[in-house]
Amino acid sequence: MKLSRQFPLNALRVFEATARLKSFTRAGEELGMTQTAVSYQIKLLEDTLGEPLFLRRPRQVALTEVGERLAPKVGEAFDMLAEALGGIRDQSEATLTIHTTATFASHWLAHHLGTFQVENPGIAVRLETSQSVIDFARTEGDVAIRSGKGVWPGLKSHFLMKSHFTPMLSPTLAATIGGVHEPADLLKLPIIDPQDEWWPLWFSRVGLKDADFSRFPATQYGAQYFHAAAAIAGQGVAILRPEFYGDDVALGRLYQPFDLLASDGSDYWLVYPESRRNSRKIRAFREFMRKMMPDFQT
Amino acid sequence: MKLSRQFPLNALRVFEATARLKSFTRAGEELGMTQTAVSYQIKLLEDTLGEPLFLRRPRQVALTEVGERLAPKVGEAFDMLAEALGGIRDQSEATLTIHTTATFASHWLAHHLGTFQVENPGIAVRLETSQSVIDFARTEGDVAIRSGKGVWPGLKSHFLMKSHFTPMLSPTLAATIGGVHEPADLLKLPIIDPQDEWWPLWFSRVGLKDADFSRFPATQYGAQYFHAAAAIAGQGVAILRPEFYGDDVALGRLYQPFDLLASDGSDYWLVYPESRRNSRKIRAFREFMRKMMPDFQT
DNA sequence: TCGCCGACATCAATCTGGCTGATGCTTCGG
DNA sequence: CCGAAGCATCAGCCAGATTGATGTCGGCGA
Repeated sequence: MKLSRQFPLNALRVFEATARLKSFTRAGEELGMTQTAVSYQIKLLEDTLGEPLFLRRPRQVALTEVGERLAPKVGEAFDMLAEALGGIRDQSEATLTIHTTATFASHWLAHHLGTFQVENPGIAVRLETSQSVIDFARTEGDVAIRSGKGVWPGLKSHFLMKSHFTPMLSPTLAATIGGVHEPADLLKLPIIDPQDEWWPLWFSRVGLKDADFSRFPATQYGAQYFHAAAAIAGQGVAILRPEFYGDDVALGRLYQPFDLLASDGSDYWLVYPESRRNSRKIRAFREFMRKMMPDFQT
Repeated sequence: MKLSRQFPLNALRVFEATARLKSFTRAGEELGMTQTAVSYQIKLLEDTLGEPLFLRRPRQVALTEVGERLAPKVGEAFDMLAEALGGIRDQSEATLTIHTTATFASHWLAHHLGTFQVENPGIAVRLETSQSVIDFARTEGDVAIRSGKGVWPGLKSHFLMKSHFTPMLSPTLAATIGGVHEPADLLKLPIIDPQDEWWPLWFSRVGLKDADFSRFPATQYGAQYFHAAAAIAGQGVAILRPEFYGDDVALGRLYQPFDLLASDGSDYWLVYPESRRNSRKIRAFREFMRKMMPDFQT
């Protein structure tokens, strides 16, 4: 006997309950179905096995010898399944895997994740950083924090905060040209990652629509995280999200010459698969972010 | 997680195969269903658990951590179920329980059952004798041999042999009245169980329709088996099935004065629940009886 | 002894979960 | 750049599962 597709597995569950309760009627109650349905399933199972499992006695049913032998093993197997499935829930709730950018991880999560952990001692957090947006269908992960437009098919997204940017450089570098007084002054200095599309966006906001970046040597740092490091090191001017570098500005390691911020329309979002919105750990993280982000949107 | 009625058990079986084969398509082949159906069942299970179980990678799927933990336990549980269900077949085929009358058991089965056992060494036989016709729905038993008209609802019946009867007595008793020469002579002797309805049936066959049995003391032996014993002991005349007492006649313990046999229309039948006609042990016994009984009818 | 009650079987009708076939999407290999 | 492999999606269909009503049987109490 192998459990081929046509074997009535559901009938086994009904049998288990019935054997335990010694009653079709009560088994039906426990399973939330009618006595008729129980009778049908038991008969189906008996026909499949070719052996009667119950003796229909007045007032109650009794197991046949065959049924008597079968019942404990079936019960044990179902216990095992129930335990395995229950364990899934426990264990899977125990670890929250967050995918995000290195920048967001180091500048925001690093400072606030401790609060989440204190509030949710049962949940371990695993951070995964990557450049590209992950596909939940092919990479393990529970939630992601990404910049974008907030629309991803199949994913639920919550607005976290605007994504602004503005040029930053080290105070030392600014001093080499007698200080930065107007936007055009920046063009006297090396531009870090001049191919970054944020540059024309920002310069057009300050009225310099046709600034030419082609004369700068191309650089490709990849993550913004490295732009910042280069700027702090005095390598040139980087265009950065000021929200993330307040500390460096306060410490005098970076200097933000202009208050004006530009945006490319990509904001920060918390995203996760629509289908998993009710997972406990995801709910916990969502509520945490709601508290931490003043502009959080459902 | 308890295995409530709405939990998709079938999806677990699909999951087990898929986890083993690492492929929706091949799992579908093994289970005899389409890849579409596998996809549906896996998604159903994932939605129920609220956890992805597979990572959809190009060329093949891979288990998530959750799936990786779940798979072996589910596999083990299904192995246990398969073993239990397989064992049922083995064990239930190993014992054949026959319900019959004491008379048939002692006079026919006792002499022939050995042949069946030799031909079917794997099948143990258990005999149960009782006066009334058993109800397979409330008493354990595989087959029954009973006299009757051959029509029982829900039961398959095979004709075995006619049920005749004729008076018998001990030779010694016959000698006390100078021998039994004509049917009326019997009425000079004590009649065993005069209330047995076979008596008027037999006497009317020999032309004595109005024989009066009321003057005999009533006796109630129950089984025919005891009538015979009483007759052999010389207690009186019994009306018996000659098929069963050939040995006693040959040994001179019983004497059958007349060849004429009567019948009440009740014949011997082999019966068993229609639904179990394909059970191996029942098939084996049916074929055995077919060989042994010249008039066996399907 | 009669009649009611509890429990399972049966029946007819309904409904829905699961399956299929077609199609689309993505990736890999040539 | 195209074809093959593999999974997802969609719409439609059907058999099996479920239900409510009813039938049957045996036990129990008055």
